[in-house]
Amino acid sequence: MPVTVKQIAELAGVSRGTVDRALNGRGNVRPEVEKRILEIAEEMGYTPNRAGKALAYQRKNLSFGIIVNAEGNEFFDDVLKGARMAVDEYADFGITLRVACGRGYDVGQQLAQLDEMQAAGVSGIAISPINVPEIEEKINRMIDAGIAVLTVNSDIENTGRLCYVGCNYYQSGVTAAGMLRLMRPSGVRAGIITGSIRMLGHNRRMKGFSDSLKKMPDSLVSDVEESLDERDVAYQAARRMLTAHPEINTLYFAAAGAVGGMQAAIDLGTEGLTVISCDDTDEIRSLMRQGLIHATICQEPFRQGYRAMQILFDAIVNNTPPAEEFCYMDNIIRIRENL
Amino acid sequence: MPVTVKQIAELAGVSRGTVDRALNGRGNVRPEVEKRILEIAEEMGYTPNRAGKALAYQRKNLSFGIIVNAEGNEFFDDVLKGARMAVDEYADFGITLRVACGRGYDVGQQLAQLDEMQAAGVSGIAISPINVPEIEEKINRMIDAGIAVLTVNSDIENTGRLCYVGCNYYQSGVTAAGMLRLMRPSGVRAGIITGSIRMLGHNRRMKGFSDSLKKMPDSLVSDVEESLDERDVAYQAARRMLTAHPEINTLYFAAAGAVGGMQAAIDLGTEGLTVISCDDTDEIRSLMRQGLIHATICQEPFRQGYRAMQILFDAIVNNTPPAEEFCYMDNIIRIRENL
DNA sequence: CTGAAAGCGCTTACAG
DNA sequence: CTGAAAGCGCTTACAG
Repeated sequence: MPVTVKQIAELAGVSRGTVDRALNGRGNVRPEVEKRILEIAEEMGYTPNRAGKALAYQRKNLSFGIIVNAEGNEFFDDVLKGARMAVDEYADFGITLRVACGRGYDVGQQLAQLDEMQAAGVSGIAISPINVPEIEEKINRMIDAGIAVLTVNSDIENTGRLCYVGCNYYQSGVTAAGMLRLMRPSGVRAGIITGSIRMLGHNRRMKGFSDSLKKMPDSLVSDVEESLDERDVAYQAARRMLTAHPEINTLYFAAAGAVGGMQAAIDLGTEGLTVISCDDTDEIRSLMRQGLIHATICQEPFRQGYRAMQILFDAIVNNTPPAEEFCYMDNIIRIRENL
Repeated sequence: MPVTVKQIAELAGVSRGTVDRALNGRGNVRPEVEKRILEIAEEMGYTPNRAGKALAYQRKNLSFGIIVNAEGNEFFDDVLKGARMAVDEYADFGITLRVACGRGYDVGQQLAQLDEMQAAGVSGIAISPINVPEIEEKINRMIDAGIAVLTVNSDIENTGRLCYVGCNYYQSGVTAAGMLRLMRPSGVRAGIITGSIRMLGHNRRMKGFSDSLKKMPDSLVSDVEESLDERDVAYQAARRMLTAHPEINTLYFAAAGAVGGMQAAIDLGTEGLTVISCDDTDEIRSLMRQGLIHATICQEPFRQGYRAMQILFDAIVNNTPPAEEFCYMDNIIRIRENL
């Protein structure tokens, strides 16, 4: 039989209200009384009943926010779905979710979104931040104001954010190279199409990839180009790279841009070309079914959104901050057969 | 603002008790009153508040059961962990979990475990059933007695079980062959070590594997042996097979038995041998780190247990039977780099 | 067939 | 600094 506030109150000879104040550090309890209550709770192994808590929370009207820099982006749609699913499960606490979608790394826009969230009175925010000092400062000011903030999918330094939830980028690149180790154990001449060299995560992926490639016999990275996550840019970049480097026998798409890049490869001939990409959007799945992309390394976008909200909930409602500063998703290998 | 029983009661001009009876089909409500209540609820988009429900359920002392035929088995330990995690999340409903572990496919033992569960008054059971008529009948009698039953990890036919939760065995075999397609695109001579040819799942895996192999140029299954999930049997089987078939260049472990089987391969020489296994126990991970097993296809054991309890909960507490008869896990590819 | 009341566990506004 | 009481939403034993 689980222990309740009522039982602790009886044992301590005080009212349930006092037990609540002591247990939750709300103050206004005589120190020696507080101490005794905490001891009794500890001894009896008290854990709050979630349902009781939920019902009482109904009147608080809490809300969480999520800010992702990606409008009409299939990947972030999944992150949002995960976040919605989690918050739906907290519906009995009367918690709601505010969503803000940005586009094109517009710092002013993201600052405004943070302001709106604060004005709306959210208790916690998950954000995929643009990595610039203005955002850093803004995040720190919101934390000072008592709002719980964590980063999702991309991280930002010098802030008091609770934790980072997202891809283990370095290991993602290592895993991509691992597939190559099995498929093309030597003589790799890799061309990399990254998103932006200003994106920390993309660089970590490339580092993991090239560190691993160095351990394979006679293998090296021939060239790197940026796609800026734009289809046309990716097309031109891949075309330029494949033309300038006819020795390239392997393409690694370390970010979005696989669709445009693959079109260039198709135009120039894909014979003997091994291709690894990231994520599994519909277009990537289609290229895999055609046998043009051989493997893709995914990062559980749904679970990123889900976990982010779970961590905010634990921090805010259960007063339990995350155990780890980095909450990494699994790097999931998909090939045609397990799409 | 979500709709509550109280609001429906006011609109319908009846008491909350009557609304509860109508909404949950408990009978004792005048048909026209019931109809009106259901209409109002429908129209207002009523969904029961989980916390309210949980608190009221505290007094019911429900319990669920799980029966897995595997004592001291690392794989099933994960299934159990998942089940415990899910039931912990239902603690606020006062629900508890009963666990029964069997060993060695003992039908009498499993029948006794089912009896115990029923005597203990569980509301639902997840079972990894031994596939024999006695168990079929027993399961059907328990369902007749009002207990919700579902199968986990292995299935059984001719029963009224709610659904099956577990590996998509056929696709697991297809995925194993898919890795071969990338690593050794032609000339495969495969030796298969299965668990038991009496296990439906193992056979489905082999079927998926060999169907896929047939589509690869100059590739075929050279031989099949059973391990009966025993290390020594697996060792002898692999040794016999590799000796009799020196042309074998690929080993596929379609069940447990990889550890014993790999020892035979090591003793006879692993040069040029490609090895695919199932699951990722500690011993398999160790063989992968040594580069002896190249890829393993996993089936999310933790999630199997978790989902099984979730489905029981939905069926029993929310009166919502599972949407699908087959709840398949993802087939997760692991290589050394993403262990 | 129906309603009023109590209770599940936690929190809070109010009174003292 | 503390307690008594009400309330969150749902269910049920009891009375009629």
